Amino acid sequence: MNAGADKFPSESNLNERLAHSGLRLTPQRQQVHEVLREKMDHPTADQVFMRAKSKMPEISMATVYNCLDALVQCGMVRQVTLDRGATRYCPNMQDHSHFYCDECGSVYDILQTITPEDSDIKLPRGFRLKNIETNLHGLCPDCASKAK
Amino acid sequence: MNAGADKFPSESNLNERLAHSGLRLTPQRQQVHEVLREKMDHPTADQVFMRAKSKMPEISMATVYNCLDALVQCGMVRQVTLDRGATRYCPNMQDHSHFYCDECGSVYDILQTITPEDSDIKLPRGFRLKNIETNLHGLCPDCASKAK
DNA sequence: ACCCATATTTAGAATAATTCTAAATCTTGA
DNA sequence: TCAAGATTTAGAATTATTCTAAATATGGGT
Ligand SMILES: [Mn+2]
Ligand SMILES: [Mn+2]
Ligand SMILES: [Zn+2]
Ligand SMILES: [Zn+2]
Repeated sequence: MNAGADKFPSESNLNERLAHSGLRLTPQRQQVHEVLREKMDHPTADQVFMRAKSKMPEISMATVYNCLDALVQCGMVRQVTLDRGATRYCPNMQDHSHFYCDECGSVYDILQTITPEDSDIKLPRGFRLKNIETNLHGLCPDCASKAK
Repeated sequence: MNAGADKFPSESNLNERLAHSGLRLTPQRQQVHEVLREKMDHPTADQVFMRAKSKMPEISMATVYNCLDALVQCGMVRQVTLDRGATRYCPNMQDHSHFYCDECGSVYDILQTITPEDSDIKLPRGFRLKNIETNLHGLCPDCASKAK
């Protein structure tokens, strides 16, 4: 029983996490999660839709949005908003920050980040801090060399 | 000559900065800048449009976007993208970060931030870092007390 | 002051991104 | 087996942003 489970080491985890947020594990949520993990980049909802559709042709755009929201809500995916234009989704739940190239719009994971602790940020009374998002802006290697 | 210049201490600066980026000072750019500074909040382009329109009824939405882009480009306004939905604009050019309430969507300036220096972030070869954007996520005092 | 080249503004259309709606389908637990 | 509730679906609707092409404004050189 449970054959192939080790092919997708994160799947049991996915179920647990969804359940923890009162959400069910569905084939669509699994699929969306899977296409995100297959290619660890930062696709838009539309790109996720196209990838998921190629494996599950009946899936709809609304469902992709629903699934992405569910996965974000239960902490399996991060939502990344770096500019005007479509929101991106990041399946890497390690602590990391994002480098955004203001020139070409590409996004890179940077495996360093600032945690609520080592930032000595003091918030006014009453605020409850959940997490810190750090976005690095600048030029990617390609654009930097072209800019010269 | 130059009567009233001290009423708008930032205006000469605005002209200089626009010029520095090869942009002209126009009544519309002045107006957009002014409505942003009058109320130091984080309005969407649409809200800026409505405020500017009340003082300059002929201004168009396309112009508001153009002006906001010009002001961002020359460093007089910051673009703030915190979630899906409309981009916000911040006229406070002091170093600061943004607190975003994930519950109600309100935005607060937090007068502390992480600079490229005091972050010991090391980027892979070739990246050129321009600035670090820090977004604090959590609950605002109102929502935190309701959540209890 | 007049002219030109260029920058900017404008309304509206077009596109892109996201949300909503209501009906169909699935799941779970009595 | 049944009912309640969750989820998915297609498509319409809404919202946000960008594009287009024509009109207007501006600044520099005469
Ligand atoms: Mn990432
Ligand atoms: Mn601000
Ligand atoms: Zn680049
Ligand atoms: Zn709130």
